[in-house]
Amino acid sequence: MTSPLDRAPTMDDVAAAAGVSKMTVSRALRGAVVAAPTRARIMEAVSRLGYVPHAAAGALASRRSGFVAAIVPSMDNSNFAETVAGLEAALRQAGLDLLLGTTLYSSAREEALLHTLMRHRPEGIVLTGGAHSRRVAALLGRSALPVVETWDLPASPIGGVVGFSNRAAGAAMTAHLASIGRRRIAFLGGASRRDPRGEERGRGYEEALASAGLGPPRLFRHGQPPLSMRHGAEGMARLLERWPEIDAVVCASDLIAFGAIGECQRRGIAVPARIAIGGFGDFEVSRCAVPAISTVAVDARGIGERAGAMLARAVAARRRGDALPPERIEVGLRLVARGSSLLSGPPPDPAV
Amino acid sequence: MTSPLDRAPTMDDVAAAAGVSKMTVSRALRGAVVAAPTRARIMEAVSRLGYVPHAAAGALASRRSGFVAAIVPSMDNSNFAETVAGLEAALRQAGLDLLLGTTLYSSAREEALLHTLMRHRPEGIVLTGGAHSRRVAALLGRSALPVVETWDLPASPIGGVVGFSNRAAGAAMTAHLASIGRRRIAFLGGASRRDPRGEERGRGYEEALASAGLGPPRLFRHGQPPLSMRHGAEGMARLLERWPEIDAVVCASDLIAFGAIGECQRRGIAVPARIAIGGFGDFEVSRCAVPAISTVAVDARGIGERAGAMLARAVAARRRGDALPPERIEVGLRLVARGSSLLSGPPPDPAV
DNA sequence: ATCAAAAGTGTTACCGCTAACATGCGCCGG
DNA sequence: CCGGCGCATGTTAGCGGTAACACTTTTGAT
Repeated sequence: MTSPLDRAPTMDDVAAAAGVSKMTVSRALRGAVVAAPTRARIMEAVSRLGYVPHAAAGALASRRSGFVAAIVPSMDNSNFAETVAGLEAALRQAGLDLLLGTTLYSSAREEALLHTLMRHRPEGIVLTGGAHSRRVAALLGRSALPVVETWDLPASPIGGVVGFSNRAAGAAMTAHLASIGRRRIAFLGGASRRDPRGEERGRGYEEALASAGLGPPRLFRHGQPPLSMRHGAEGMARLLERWPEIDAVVCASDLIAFGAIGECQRRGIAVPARIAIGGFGDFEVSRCAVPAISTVAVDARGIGERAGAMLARAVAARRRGDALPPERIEVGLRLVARGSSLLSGPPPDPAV
Repeated sequence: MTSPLDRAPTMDDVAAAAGVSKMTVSRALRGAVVAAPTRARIMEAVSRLGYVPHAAAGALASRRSGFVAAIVPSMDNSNFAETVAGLEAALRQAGLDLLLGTTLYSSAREEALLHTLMRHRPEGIVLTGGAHSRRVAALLGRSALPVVETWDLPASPIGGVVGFSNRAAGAAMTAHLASIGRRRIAFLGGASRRDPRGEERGRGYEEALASAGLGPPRLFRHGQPPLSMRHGAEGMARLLERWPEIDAVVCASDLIAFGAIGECQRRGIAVPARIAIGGFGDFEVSRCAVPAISTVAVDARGIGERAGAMLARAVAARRRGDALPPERIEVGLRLVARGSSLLSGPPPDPAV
């Protein structure tokens, strides 16, 4: 019977309780070769004492923090929240802990955050997007850490990539709206340069418009990221003032599309009869809204899972001493046509 | 000119470069008394070498990890995402790092997660809700760590509390619907015992119904948490089969309410004329939907900020050696009546 | 039976930083 | 001109683990 300690038990306490050396305890807990009876004695002592390994001590001695840092723009946006959930699941499976930070779409914050996170000596880093400040790129280059960029296909990636072409996404929705006969198609996105992915979708819109021969773009920017439904409603109001003739709108995200549709409904503008609307991201609200919102679907959770798995592989390789060649996964986009861009289908909904 | 190192610079490297001892560097970086010229030399060396302190080594030596662990059910739900954002902001200001984990509403996962997080020796813990398994409570009690429970008002809290009465929230919405003349009010929530806060809101509904003398409850449970819009649509469909006579529905969350309204719209049931609907949480979708959704608003971000500040105070006290008496903050609830429970206001929207 | 290889465990020396105490120095009043 | 005080900095000894190697006992092939 051991007397209770006034401090948290250490590995030495466990070793003493099990009648072995500290090193054997260490091996047993990390799954190295230890004779079965010895291991059993150790495990019994661990649970009897309530021993919890001290991660910082282990990290210091082994030079392996077991951390992976992830930097996302925001968690309020359900898209990134799903990516983080996927990441967390994939990393947990690989025995890595997730250290999370949000930039709120500010690259100054991204840089400060990276510094803070680096103090914990992460073994890998997940970034959102492919555009980073020079200093961030330099810091990452110097650190020689495995990096995975997500939600984009950077022209010259730092390391691995799990993403898609935001330009293609914007173009796909534009082409879809053209294919159902719309000719005066507008784009509604954010006002700021802080969201490069939204900007790219706008560029895809312009390209698709040009290649369909649909005249000069009607591109309207409103609101600072994180863009939400409110910006969609406000932006739609302004858009209608400026170009009352429009018959379709490509929105930078489903949230914007939802707000835009709401504004149309308040003004008595029929969607999709008079104006068809499409979004991006396949948020749940798009499936459940009336009318349901057409979107370009992207597997947000899958991006997180794949990025996590990719980074886990790179971390494992680095621990072995070899460096994996950077992988690049392009995840698919899927155009999902729903009520907001389709006249057919279920009968029109009665007034609410 | 120092030659570049093949490893990350340590405090010793900085000390050598600045011509002082390691200890002086340590003091300078942590803001202790150091002569101004000495400090300047050190800072110059730090930035020239690109030195980043090693958090694990510091934690080991000082016995202060600088971590606070937070456990939330899910991040996909924008409510908790906002709480986490507030928490992150408050903790960052206090120089504490956030270590985040999600339980997915499973108490087995909560326990496993807590063990994983404990390896990092957090200096404080934020929990969501007030119901925890016996083992979780025991583990926390043994650790003697500052704890803050959020989103609830536990009868016998473990430590600090920043929350509100979910029962009162459910009752408030029920009373509101009764006050606009509804007499056959149903409740739509989740099927599982895994979401104690949702359950509590249902209990508040039952109590308010009884005290208004509105007959036996019509309480319908559908779906496993995390509950989302889809569950609202499906649940509403079943609810209408079972009790076609209802004239109002209290939903366990705004997401459910949104799904339920969509289902009504698809069936040609006028909201609020024939059925009034109310939710909980004041999600952004509620403000932007048509009709806008009545809700019981709670300041999710504020809960995070206050919990973070409260925990930061407790951690600071613990570092000084004294233990603060547990604080308890009850955050306000605000009933926001919108279109989904009001016939007056803007003219009815035309069919979409 | 014999020896090499393998299996199991112990010993030693750190990982990078900070608490606690020690030291040296300038400044003050008596 | 000295003792003592306070400030600025240095020294020592860990914090709680793990890598690397040493050592002893099996084990298996010859």
